Parts: sequence; structure tokens; C-alpha cells
Amino acid sequence: MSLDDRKLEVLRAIVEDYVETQEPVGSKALVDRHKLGVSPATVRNDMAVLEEEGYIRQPHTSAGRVPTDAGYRLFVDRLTKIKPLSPAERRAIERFMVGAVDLDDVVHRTVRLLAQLTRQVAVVQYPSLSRSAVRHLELVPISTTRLMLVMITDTGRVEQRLVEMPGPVADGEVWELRLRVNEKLAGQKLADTPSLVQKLVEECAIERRAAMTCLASVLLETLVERSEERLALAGMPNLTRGGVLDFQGTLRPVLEALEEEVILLKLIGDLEPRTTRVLIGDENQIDNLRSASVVSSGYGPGATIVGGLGVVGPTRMDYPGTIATVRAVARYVGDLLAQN
Amino acid sequence: MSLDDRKLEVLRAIVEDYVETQEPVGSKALVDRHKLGVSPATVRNDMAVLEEEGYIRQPHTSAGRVPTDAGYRLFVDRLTKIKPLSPAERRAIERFMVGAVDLDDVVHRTVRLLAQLTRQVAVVQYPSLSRSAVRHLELVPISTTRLMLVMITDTGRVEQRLVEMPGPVADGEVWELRLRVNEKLAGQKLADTPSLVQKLVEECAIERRAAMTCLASVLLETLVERSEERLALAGMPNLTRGGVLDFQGTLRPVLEALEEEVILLKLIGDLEPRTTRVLIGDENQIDNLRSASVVSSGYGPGATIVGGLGVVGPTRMDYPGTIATVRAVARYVGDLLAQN
DNA sequence: ACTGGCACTCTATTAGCAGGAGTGCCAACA
DNA sequence: TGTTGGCACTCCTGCTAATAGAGTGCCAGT
Repeated sequence: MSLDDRKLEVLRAIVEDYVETQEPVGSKALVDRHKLGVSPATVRNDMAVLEEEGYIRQPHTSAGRVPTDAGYRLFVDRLTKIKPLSPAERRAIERFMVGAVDLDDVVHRTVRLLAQLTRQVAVVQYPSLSRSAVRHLELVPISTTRLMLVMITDTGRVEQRLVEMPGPVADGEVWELRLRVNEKLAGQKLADTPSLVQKLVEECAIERRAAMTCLASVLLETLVERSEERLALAGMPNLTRGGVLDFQGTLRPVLEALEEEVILLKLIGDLEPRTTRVLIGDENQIDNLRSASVVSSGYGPGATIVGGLGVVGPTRMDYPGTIATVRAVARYVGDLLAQN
Repeated sequence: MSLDDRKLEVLRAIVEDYVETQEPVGSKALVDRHKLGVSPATVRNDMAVLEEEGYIRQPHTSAGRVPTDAGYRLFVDRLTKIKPLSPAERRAIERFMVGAVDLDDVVHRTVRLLAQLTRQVAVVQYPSLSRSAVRHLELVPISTTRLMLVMITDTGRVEQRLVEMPGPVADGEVWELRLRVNEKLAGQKLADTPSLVQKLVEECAIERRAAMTCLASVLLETLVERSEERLALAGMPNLTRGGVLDFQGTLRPVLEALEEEVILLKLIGDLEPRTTRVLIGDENQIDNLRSASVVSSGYGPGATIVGGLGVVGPTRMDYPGTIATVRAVARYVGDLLAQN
């Protein structure tokens, strides 16, 4: 009998009230604010059970109840109807994103949009190189022994890297290198390139072998090993909403986590298509984010995923709203990318 | 007689102690910690004068004294011997920066280095486009009607922008456009380009006029109007050192200011060569930073400036150390750029 | 011009007390 | 069996009063 419908309803009420008021919620207040149709005493009994099961807890004897991470989890999994975005929000998305001119532009607008709509810290990963395909590789002579390698991907990213050549290279030679490299790599998924780059060197005419080797090593290093993932961040000031009460006293750990790109990438990495993932408090692998929740989603044209985006906020957050917003924005950005 | 040597010495002692302990400093503590050679009573008289002059104040009657913004200013202007960097710091700079491979890489390393050495929030502006010269412009066909314009500057920045052409462009045409554009603009300061771009269109053969006009407008827009300045940020967690006592209670305004790129650019913009600027508290034009200080410096190869860098911290900061570090790092980065 | 002494002011800390919110439990009830 | 009202209990909160301590300002003396 552990959890009948009313108990779930009580849990929902507790979560909703606590999210709103930021204060432990008691039995009396509950029946006042929600039409539960029972007396405070009954609610108390239910709360006792919920507490036993680990979904809520009291900060101290004779205070109201507060949801635990498990409580939020249950709330999200079983008690949340995804609320559709308000027209105002839809319009905000349109207004914000229209006229984006660039991949950079899209990413920046997206992250600011997310931050503004959810009133949380927003993170947007640039389309992942490893999931992109090469559209074009360009070699630009910078000096006699230096080339600038510019890679353009099908997702619109442009990456550049300086290549220090073993000796002077003539213009014709650059031309030749560019031709070969594009021949081999254009249109290929970046994930597949390592072996191709290898072949490139092997098949290369002996007199250009040295130059090509050099180029190849930079290619490998840039595109694969140092898998140059980038991301954009916005909404930091939102961390200070609701005092320092969220994040148990100090936001230092959260700031630290947000500063570590690697950590953030893990957070919004490896997502499944068309789903929105919610990590609540302790579920987070990263220690510094034990007091925070992360709502993230993959985005990309169609059903594929080229990157992740999401928000980071206190465990005490408006999950239904946040989830809906993150999902909507992810979808919108995906469609935007599909148009190109 | 307003400020004899001993009074200045007292001010210095107050600043140093307060910076270190974060607590109002009293006359007794002063004579204990510094060899002033006079009694607490004498120091009290001096402090009364300093307070009258507006250099220090008491948080409340019968508390110790705390420096005012004016006090810090006097301290910085007249009482600060630039302390040379410790060998450890010099080594840290070397170790951190060696092996930088890219402009991006240099900027990122620099900003992290600054944050770590000063234990403050660090800001580094990418070499300003308006102060750079065009090294090369590349046009890469993306589709029949779309080109990717890639600009490489002499400071190593690479900017790209999508150009939507009025109609299909053949490869040969692209080739021609690229040639003309480079002919005209390569080697020119970006600040000088607007008129040149104008000429470019005028001198253009009639059959390419439409395409060139389109390209020109993107060039102008990207390079000049939307003067695409970028910057990197690091060390956010440092804001939480010393509790929320610094920044008078809330770091929200500071976070807000740091999120506004425009604001930050103003902060570290228009610097004079080879100087380090210090803005203390109220001296700051930006309201949100009234409770913070900014130490900034221009950097660039030789005596020229191509960008700014600096740190943002509480007014209660170690000015001599911070100034020395900022200066050293700026110089180092300048030298690094000069090598390329 | 400096110093020691002293009274004064203000803060920070502590303890005690009353009020209130909220609970847990129990006995009664449908 | 599930629900309810009643009641004692716990613990937080806010208030007041009392105390100790730090630091000052001023004055008279050297």
C-alpha cells in the first residue's frame, strides 16, 4: 500500500509549494492551498509514510517537510505533465532567434535565450566535431613555412589551426596539398578521418611526403585527440536568485564546475535523441554539482544529435517548466540547423 | 600639515592589514604589527586626521578603521612600490604559456594564468579587429549560392561569416572575387577598410557587380559595424573567496557586469600603451561594479596595443601584487605575439 | 608633539523567555 | 480500515537584557 494516489498528490503539492516558497511546507498550509479534501491530520499520516520512504524530510523536528532528491525524482518521473509552452514563450523564442546569421550567432542567442526563459544558468555545446562531417578544408599560406589550416564542417563550425611546415612551401604545392586533402576528407564524418588521414600520407608522392606528414599530424591532433569541443555559457547571475539558500550555503562549487569545460561537456554529453534528461542533486556524478540539478537535451537536425544543451540550477527548480523549455529550445535549434 | 610621512605610513599599514585580515583595524593592532615607533594614542590622532580627509572610515563608532576608495587610491598612487614578481611566479608564467599553439590557445591560457596568479576574475580581450590588419581573405563555396568568408588577421585571429549570394556563383567567379578582394585589402589595417571596400565595388566589372556588392556589405557589417570583439573569462569561483563580505552582500551585480561583454570591453578598452590602469570602486563608470576594482593593461607586440586584459576583484585587493602580475602577463603575451 | 589614562560608545555574544508552527500519537468515529 | 480532532511535545524564531571586549576621543601631563 506504500503509495496510493493521495500520497502522490501530497508529494506533488509539497514539491510545488516548496519550489514556489522556498520554505518547508507543513500539513496545515498544504490543505489550505490545495484542495486535497482531507484534514491536516490525514496529510500528516501520509507525510510520515512519504518520509519513511525517503521522498521528503524535515530540516529539523517540528518543521515542515522538504522534498529529497528522491522526492524530486519521483515527482519528475510520475507526477509531471509536460506543460506546453505559453504562447509568450513561443514568441520569445522566435523573436530571439530570428535573424541569426552564423553558427556562432545561433549558439550565443540560444544560450542567452535559454538562460532568460528558465532563469537558470544555461549551457550550449557547439555542434560536436566528432559528430560532424568535413565540408571543406582550406590551406592559407601565412609565411613561407607556415600554413593556416581552416576546416569547415557541415554543421557550420569553422576551426583553424596553425601548421608549422618542415620547409618552405611553394604556392603550387599548397594548391596540391589542398586538393589531395579535400579529395580524401571532404564529406567524411570526422570520426572516420583518422584512418583516412593515415592513407593520405601513404598515398602521397614522395617529394611531398614530409609536408603531408606534418599536415596530417596537425589534422589528427586538432580534429581527434584534442577533440576541440566548445561551449557557451550564460545566466550566471541567476545563481544568486533565492539567496544562497539553494546550493547549501556556497555557490563556489557550482562556479567551479561551470568553469571546467570538461565537466560541462560530460554533463550534456552522450544524450539520447529526442529525450530530455534530468539529473537531480546526488544523481550527478560531479561532486561539485551535488547540490544542483541539470536538465539537458541533445539537439541536431532531424533525429540526429550534433550537440547538447541544458541548464544548471538548484534542485529546488520548476522541473515541468524547465523541461518543457529546454526541450522546445533544443527542437527549435535542431530545426534551425536542418535548414542549412 | 595635512599629511606628513607618518600619517601616510599609518594609511599604508591600515590598507595592508585590512587587505590581509578583512577586518577593521584598530590603533593597538597597528602598533603591534608594524614598527611605527609611536604609541596607539598617537596613531589614533593620525587616524582622526585621515578620516577627516576621507581616506579611511569606521564602519561604526568604536570599531577599527577601513580604507575608503580614496584611501586605496592614495595607497596605489603614492604608497605602492611595484614589487617585482617572485621567481615562482615568473616560472609559473613560463610553464603555463609554453607550448601555446594557437591564438585561441594563447588567450585561453593567458586568462587562466591571470586568474590563478591573482586569484581574481580574469578577462582577456582577443586582439581587437579594429587594431589588426588583414592578412588574407578566403572564400569557400558552401553551396551554389553560399560562400563562407574567412578572414585571417596579422594577429592570428580567424573570423568567418556566411555570405548569401544573389545568385549561383561559378568556381571561376569565386576565384576572381577572392583575388580582387585580397588585392585590395590584404595588408590593410581593418580600420582603413571601409573606404577600400567601397572602391572595390566601384572598380568591379559590371558582370560581377551584384556579387561583389553582396560580399562588400557582409565585409563591412562583419568587420566594422558589428565590430566583433571577443573575450575570454576565467576565475569566477574566486569571487566567493572571503565570503560575500566583499561586494557588499551580493555578487549579483558583479556577475551581471561580467556577463555583459560590452561592459567588459569598455573596462579594458582604450588603454594607454605600457601602463597599467587601476579603477577603484566608485571610480568605475559601471554601476554594477561600484563595489569592485579593476586592474587592466593593454598588450600587444612592441609598444603597440592590440587588446586589453585585466582582472576584476573586490576593492579590498592586493594592489601591488595584482598590478605587478597584470603588467607582467600583459608584457609576456605581447612578446609572444611579437614572435609570430 | 607625543603619551598614558580614562570614560564612553558601540558591537557581539549569551542567556532566558514567550510565541508559534508543526509534528506524532491516540482515541474516537464512519 | 481509513479518517479525524485533540493534545502534548519539540524545536525554531524573535525579543529582551546583561555582559564582555574592542576601540575610540579627549585631556592633562611630560
